[in-house]
Amino acid sequence: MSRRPVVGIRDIAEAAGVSISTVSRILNNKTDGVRIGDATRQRVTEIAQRMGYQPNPFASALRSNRSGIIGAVNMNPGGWFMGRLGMEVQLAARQQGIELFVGTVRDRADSVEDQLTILQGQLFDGFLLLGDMPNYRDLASNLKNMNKPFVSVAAGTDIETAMVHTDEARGIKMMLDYLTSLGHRKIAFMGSLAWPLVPKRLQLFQEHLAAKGLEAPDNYVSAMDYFPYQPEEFATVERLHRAAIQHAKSLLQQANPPTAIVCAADGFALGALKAAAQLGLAVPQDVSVTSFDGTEGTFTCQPELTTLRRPMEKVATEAINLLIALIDSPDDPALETRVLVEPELILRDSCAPPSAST
Amino acid sequence: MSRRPVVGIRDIAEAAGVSISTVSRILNNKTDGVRIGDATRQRVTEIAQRMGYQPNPFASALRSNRSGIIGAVNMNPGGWFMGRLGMEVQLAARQQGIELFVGTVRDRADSVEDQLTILQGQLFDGFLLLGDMPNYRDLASNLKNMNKPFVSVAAGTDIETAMVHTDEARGIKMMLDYLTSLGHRKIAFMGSLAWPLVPKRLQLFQEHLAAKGLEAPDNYVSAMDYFPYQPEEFATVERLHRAAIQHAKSLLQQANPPTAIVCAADGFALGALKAAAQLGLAVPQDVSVTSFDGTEGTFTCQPELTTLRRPMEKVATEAINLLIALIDSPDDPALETRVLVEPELILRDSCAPPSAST
DNA sequence: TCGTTTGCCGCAAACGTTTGCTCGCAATCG
DNA sequence: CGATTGCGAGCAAACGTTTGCGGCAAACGA
Repeated sequence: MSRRPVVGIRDIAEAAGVSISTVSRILNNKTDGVRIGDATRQRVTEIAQRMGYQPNPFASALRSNRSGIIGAVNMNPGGWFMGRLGMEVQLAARQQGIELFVGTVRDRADSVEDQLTILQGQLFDGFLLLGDMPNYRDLASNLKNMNKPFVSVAAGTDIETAMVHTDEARGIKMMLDYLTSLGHRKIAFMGSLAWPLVPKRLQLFQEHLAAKGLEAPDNYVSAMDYFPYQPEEFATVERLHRAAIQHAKSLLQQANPPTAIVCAADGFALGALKAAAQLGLAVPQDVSVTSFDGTEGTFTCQPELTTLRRPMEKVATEAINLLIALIDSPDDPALETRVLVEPELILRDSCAPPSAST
Repeated sequence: MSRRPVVGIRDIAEAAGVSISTVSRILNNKTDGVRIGDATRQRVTEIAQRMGYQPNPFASALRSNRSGIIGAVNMNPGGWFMGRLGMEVQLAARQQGIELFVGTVRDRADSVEDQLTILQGQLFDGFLLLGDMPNYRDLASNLKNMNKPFVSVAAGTDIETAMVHTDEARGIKMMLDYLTSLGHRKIAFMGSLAWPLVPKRLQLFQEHLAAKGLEAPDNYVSAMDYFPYQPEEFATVERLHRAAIQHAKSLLQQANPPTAIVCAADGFALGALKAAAQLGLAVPQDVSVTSFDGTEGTFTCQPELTTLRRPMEKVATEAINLLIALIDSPDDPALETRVLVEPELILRDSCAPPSAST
């Protein structure tokens, strides 16, 4: 590798015949009370440009205590939803002129690895925590010990930090309104309770069902305990898929099976689809299926899934905006630090009225 | 946010009754010729631990010109394969005691955004470039102007930088061996040529077919021009999926249709599957389908796909190891800077011997 | 003509580390 | 008994910026 000599601010100053302070002020246009002539300004910018000057980020960060970049920790970047969300926050950050870098954290808050992540966090002006984990609260409190602001994204609402999340209560109401309007009254729920968001979704499901005078008996609630974030098996969707197929089958093979299955995430719904096919049941004629999240997996399948989509773009921009506000004025009491975005119900081909025979 | 006072190396030195140089040497155990007594060493480490000392990364990076973290640029973090690869490199890095952060780059090498990314790159000791893009060469040459080593990952072999990639020639041979051993002789190829890796795959496909005395006539090669990395529509798998369905249909609706379709990526294969279903053709009885990459989408579908998997874990660790070696000794002529990993052919349910009627 | 303002800019002190060199002391050697 | 060696540690100069403060002309007001 041929290293070309790196040009510093000193070189620019020399070439322009001014002091380095002047160069710094012009390039950052920090003219607080100090006045710089237009001619000088022009000359310096032009020279800096021509010589390809790039400020040393370490030096400027050291001095100003601002790195200008923010970090994100993604609990499951290989997952469909979280992977996409990670990308969206990046694009959103860039639209604000900020660069964002994403790291990963695993399910062991006390491990050396996590300590490392947290330590390196010092590099950033602020943090995004993407997704939820069982030990989320430990992690969050660790982060509080750093002097950096952070916001929790898509990690549920029962968390005391700054956060942005989807309004799931509202979403579930939309979904159940839709299913009941089709005529469904025997509606099952399927998902892994070990998956952080699922218990909350189940609870909301049951509450809204009750509000309609319906209920889901125990045999309509299929709660796996599969959890994809095991340290030794990180986000292996395959095992989840196999498990989902089994659970959907036992749901459908009952004496009095449900006419609709609400799946707690897209991955479960794909399992339900396959289970139905293996049992010779047609979706949506024999059973309707819906899912949460609305990732790409929901339209590459057959039939395409009706789903409650979490708008990742919206979540992402809200999160970035909140974090930036927090960085700029950490103690502003007027700042709304808890934001909810609306989900959208996408109607596709996996739902129909229940067949007359059931 | 309550900011707790941050403890510096100076505080440790004071508390231990030694100089800051001694503290620094002990904590980094850089004892190059300088000797430190065991008692002092113990005392200092213990105090640093107890006071929760965390070195200021900017200061140490500024001084030592090493940040201890490496960066990665992912061309398409929302995609199935690339998303997973991004996660794997992170885990691999962590296993080496290095923290890695991932950024995203878009398809416009001259844009302000990219300049930013590159600029911020100064923060890192080295770089991973994940994936391919049409203007890859521009980007890579930009990076060469920085004084940081980098390695290209999964970006093809026709690139002159350090790189790790899959041995696709070998993989395609395995796949065609398999299909012909089932009895297929009318084998089609489907994929978007705008997708960077695809032209190479098509070429290898044709070469290996020719080596078997077979050939794929033009009407067996369905080359879309869909490219998912448009600036305004980043990695929208949906449009690709719709296009793939159409192309697969026209492939299958010919007078003399192929008995097997080799799809240039998992996403195309999912389209082919749906096209077959819509035409009333059974997979694999009426037509066999294979794909490249072996991401999670290949087993959540029906039937599950036979695929040529790129082992992301292997690619990731190889890439990290190479990059670390490059950082440690940039000019070591003995270093093998081009590594190929073996793909694996995963046999599932989407292939069968051609039916007698065809 | 003499203050006083205004326009422009430079001096030099940080920021928190790392590291080449120097330095003192006790034990060992010749 | 002086000289060397081994051991343990501190001094102070970087690293490349940012920024508070002060200074020197020229223009301006009285």
